[in-house]
This record gives sequence, C-alpha cells and structure tokens, in this order.
Amino acid sequence: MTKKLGSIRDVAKETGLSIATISRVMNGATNVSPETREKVLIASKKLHYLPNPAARTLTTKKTKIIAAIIPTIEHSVYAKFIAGMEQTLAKQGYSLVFAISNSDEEQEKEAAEKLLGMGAEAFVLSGGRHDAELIELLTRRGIQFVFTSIWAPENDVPTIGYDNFALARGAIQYLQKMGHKNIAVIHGPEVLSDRTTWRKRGAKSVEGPDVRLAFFEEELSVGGGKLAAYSMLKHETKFTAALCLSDVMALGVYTAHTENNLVVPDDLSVMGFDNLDWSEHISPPLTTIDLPARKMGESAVTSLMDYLEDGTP
Amino acid sequence: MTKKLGSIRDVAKETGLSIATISRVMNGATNVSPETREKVLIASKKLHYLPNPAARTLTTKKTKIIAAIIPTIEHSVYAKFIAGMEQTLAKQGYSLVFAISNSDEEQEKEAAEKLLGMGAEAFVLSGGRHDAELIELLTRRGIQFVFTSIWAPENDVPTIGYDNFALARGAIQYLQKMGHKNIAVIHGPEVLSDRTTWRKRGAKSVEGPDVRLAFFEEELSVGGGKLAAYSMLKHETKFTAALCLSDVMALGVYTAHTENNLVVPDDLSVMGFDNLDWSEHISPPLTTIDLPARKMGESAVTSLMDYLEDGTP
DNA sequence: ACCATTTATGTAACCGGTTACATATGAGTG
DNA sequence: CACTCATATGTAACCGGTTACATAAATGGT
Repeated sequence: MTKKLGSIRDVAKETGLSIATISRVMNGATNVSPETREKVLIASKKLHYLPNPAARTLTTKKTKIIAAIIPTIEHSVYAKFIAGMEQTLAKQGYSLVFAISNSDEEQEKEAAEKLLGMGAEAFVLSGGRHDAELIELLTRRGIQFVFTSIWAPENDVPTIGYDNFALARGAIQYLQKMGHKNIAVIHGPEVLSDRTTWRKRGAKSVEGPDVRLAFFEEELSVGGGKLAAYSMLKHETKFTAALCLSDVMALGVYTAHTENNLVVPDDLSVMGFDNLDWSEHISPPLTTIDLPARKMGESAVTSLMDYLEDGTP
Repeated sequence: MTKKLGSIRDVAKETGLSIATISRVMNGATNVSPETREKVLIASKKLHYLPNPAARTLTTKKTKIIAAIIPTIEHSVYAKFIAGMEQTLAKQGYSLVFAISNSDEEQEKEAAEKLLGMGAEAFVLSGGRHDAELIELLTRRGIQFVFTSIWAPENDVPTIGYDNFALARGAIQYLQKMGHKNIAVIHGPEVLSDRTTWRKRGAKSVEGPDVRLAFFEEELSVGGGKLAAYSMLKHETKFTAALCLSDVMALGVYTAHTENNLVVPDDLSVMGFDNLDWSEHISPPLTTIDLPARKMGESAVTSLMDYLEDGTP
C-alpha cells in the first residue's frame, strides 16, 4: 500500500552519483558519459524508478496537458474531433483531458476551472457561445486557447471550424459538374444562425441559369426525409439529384425511393451531409460530405502545441 | 508572457498572514476565523490566485486524475462509455484523461506510460487483451485499475462488463412474452469469442417448445440485413418477430420489408441491438437493446474513486 | 610543460504548495 | 486569579524533481 515509490535520490544512492546526474540521464541531456548513463539506466530499471510528474512540473512549468471542452461526445462528429485531437497530441507526448459542457456556459466554466486545476496548459473550446469570464480568466493566466466550432463559421472570435457555406456550395457545384440541372435540397428546420442556414446559403450561392434549386423542409429525421422526398416526387420539376443537408434525411429519401420502386442512383442521385457512421453501410453507400472533424481536431491542437513549444501566435 | 502568476506567498504578503493560513483557507480547513478567511478570499480574488496543482500534488500525492484507455472512440457505445465516466468523475471533482489504443497492446502500454507520467491515479482498461507487463507495472506501483469489456464477459480477470448472453436472452424472453413463437435471429459473422457468439448463445438458451428460433447469418451491414430478411421471408416458417443482433442489420430488415410492402411492426416485429444513435430516427423507431455503456462507465470509475477515497477493494 | 578549454559530475537553491509542531490569544472554571 | 484548554495563526521542514553555478578531470594547442 504505502510502499513509497523510489525517488531520484534513491537512484542516486544506488549508483553513487548525484541527483543532478540522474536527472540529466532521465532527460536525455548531452553531458553524461555513456557508462554513467548506462549505470543510471540499469539502476532505474532495478528500482522501477519513474520520475514524479508533479515534481517535474513544479519546476519546469510544463504539464503537456491540453484540455478540450465539448458540448457532447455522443455525436460521431465530436467523437471524430476528439479522436483527431488525441492522436495528434499522443504523437508529441501530450495528453488530452476533456470535459463535457452540455452546451451550458456555466458548466463549461466550471469544467475549465477544474481542468485548469489539473494543469492544462492550453484549451480547446468547442461550441457556439462562451462565458466571457472564462475567456478573461484564461487570458489573464496567459493560457492559450482556440475556439472550434463544429457548426457555425460566423463567430466574432477567431475560430477553427469548417465552413458550412463552402461545403454546401461545393456540393452543389459538384452535382452541377456531374450534369445535374434540377437539384432538390432537402433539409430540416432552420434555427437561428444554424448550420442549416449556412448550408442553404451556400447552396443558393450557386443557383443560376444552369442550376435550379428547390428547397424542401421537413422535420430532421428519417421520416422527415421521406416526406420531403414525396413532396419532391410530386413536384412539377423532375429532379435528377438531391442534396440532403443531413445524412439522417438522406436515409428517408432512400426509403421513399425504394417504396416507389425507384432506384438510387439511377433515378435520383442522393448526396448526404455529415458522414455519419452508418452512411457507408447502406446500399448504395451514400455519397456524403465528410465533415473534416478529425482534421479540425488535429489543427486545433497542432496550433496549440506549436504555441507552447516556441510561442508562435 | 512570462508574467509569473501569483503564488501562495504573494497572497500571504498581501494579507499579512502566513502561507499556512492561506493554505488552510484554500482547503476549507476548519481552524480559520471567519474574518481571516474573508480577507484571504478577497486577496485571492484580487490577485487572481489559483493554487498550483503540481505543488499541491507533490505533497498530497493526489492528482484526482483517472485514466481510461479505449480501443476506439468512434463507436457510439464507446462514446457513451466515455461520457458516463466523465460525468461521474466530474461530479466528484475528478478528471478523465484518456488515450486510444486502436486495440493494440503495444499502443495501450505506451499510452498507459504516458498517462502514468501525467499522474493518473487509477486506470480503466477497456478491450479484450492487455499487455502483461502493463498490468505488472500498474500493480507494482500500487495503481488501481479495472478492466471493462464492452463485448466479452468471459475474461479471466475481474471485469466490469455487460453480459451479451443475458441481454440476448432477455430480448428473446421479451419477444416470447409478447406472444411470438417463431423468431428469426439475424446476425453477422461470428468471430472467435465475439459478442455475436455470446448473443447467439443467449438467444438459444431460451429456445424450447414455446419458442422456435432460426438463425440467419449475413454480412454485418444494411445490405446483409436485407439479404437475411429475404432469406427469412422465403423460409417455410412464418416469423412474427426478428431479433437483429445489430442495429445496422435491423435497418436492412426495415428496407427489405418496405420493398415488399410489408409493414413493421404489423407484419413483423423487429428488435435491434446496440441502440445506435439513429435508431430512434427511423420510423417506426427501432426497439433496441440499449447497451448499458454509460452505466458501465459510471460504475467503472465509481469503484475506482471509492478505492482512492477509502481503500475499498 | 603550461594554460585554455571542454567535458563530466556535484552542490545547493528553488519551484509552490501541505502539514506537524510550536506559539499566542482568549475563554472557561473552581 | 491561576490554570487548563480550545482556537487561531505562524514557523519551518518536506515533497521530488530541475538547473545555474562550481569544481574536477581530461584534452589540446603551442
């Protein structure tokens, strides 16, 4: 139980060297003779010595811990985001701690304080709004942070995010290039400043003589997608492609088509958005806009690590 | 930049008290007069003082950090698992750090060393097999750990997990209670000792004069589920219920039925397994076995915290 | 052979808290 | 009023590393 683990002084005693030398070996310093290094290494192994991280941190002021606060983890986009961060950090010997805020500013602040109290050196703040006090706290303590927004690019602070507008625009352009002229856009309800709004705008931005769009709004669910598909089929225009602003609705469109003995993609090309994990399981696999969540995670933490290493803005 | 943040001595100076008193206040110790406490609190606020976690850890040897190593995060079951852990820990002021092992024992060990080097006080090890050296290391350092297995209950070490056998058994019993006698079980390929095997066994265990089962194996995908459903429809027996050992395949069964103008659940009751996040979006919503992943996360960390607090086994 | 320089190692201060022990102050009691 | 005891605060040692600086030994150039 209370077996005290070996300290640097134990190794020093064991080898007859000074603690400074042990420390040098443990940190791969240059000025150590090979024999000494070897001796230290052997003794460390024998005593099962591992440097105490707290002590080390106390003097170096480096914890190699980066914190992330996310609204939820139970959405594949966030899971990918987290995975991207973790794996990037791991490569550089950093660790990720995180907390879930449930999109609540208060919870986010509390979580941040907790993580700060753990020694987090930098923060990734995800989600729309953030407590002003929180960012003031971080700023004052000289703690670097980045915002990342999975959904909205229009924030007033520099944010790592992807551009829903651009992605939707790209999707329509892609369909256009494939020869489609009449495209249905199927989407869920717009909430203020929501990703849906931006995606719609992105799609609209391509509209023109060559590309005609029609928007079908229904509930954001498979059932909604199905309803929208039926509206689309009844529409005077014959659409050759449908862009679903959410994979969930795309699934409904598939269902509606099977019900009518129509074949995807022969009768209609369907394109999704979000790349949820089941998208590739359905047949034919859904062509879907892959949200660069993993990439976002990577770049968020990369910029933080760069800063921590050499102070780049 | 190099603005040194205030230390306990600064607060001491500011208030004219000793560092011991400051420390007492910061830890909510009893023996402090209300006025003094107040004074300290005010000064702390003014200087934006926050105790240095590393220093604190150095003497108390408590980091309140619990580590988890999981094979992947990009599966809703693991995401729930993580969420369960994090939220339970947060309530007690603990933090969660985690790493992703990609089911690789080597990576798991490396990750564990890294997390250990961060001061993790206890570990949650998830997944099937674990490096022997790793568990020896943890044992020697007196670090508590639990295994959790999302899939297999038959490990040789005490494991927090759910019982696929029991869950499948329960599902069949449930269908039986609903009056179904001929039940199709649709599943993916069995890999050695896989969850599928256990679930099949669990289902079989209920088989008897009252309940007749037939098993349909196809690829683990929506397409596979569809194929299985077609086999089932061609089968001499008329099934009134289908238990899909995976939600993904359940989706295929839905599709097959719509294609044949059959209605779920009138013509066939469909039951899923895993409760993937889209299950509730399809219509009618899929009745599905909710894997207690969140609960597992909770109990895993609860037992660890209990141990850390008072040394319970 | 002598001094300058590099290389290897040791000494000791410091990081910022916690806490056992010592001390001072005031209240309670007979 | 003297004495005990609880309460509030201070002193200083310690936790386990890192690192600036000091020292000793080895190398080398002329």
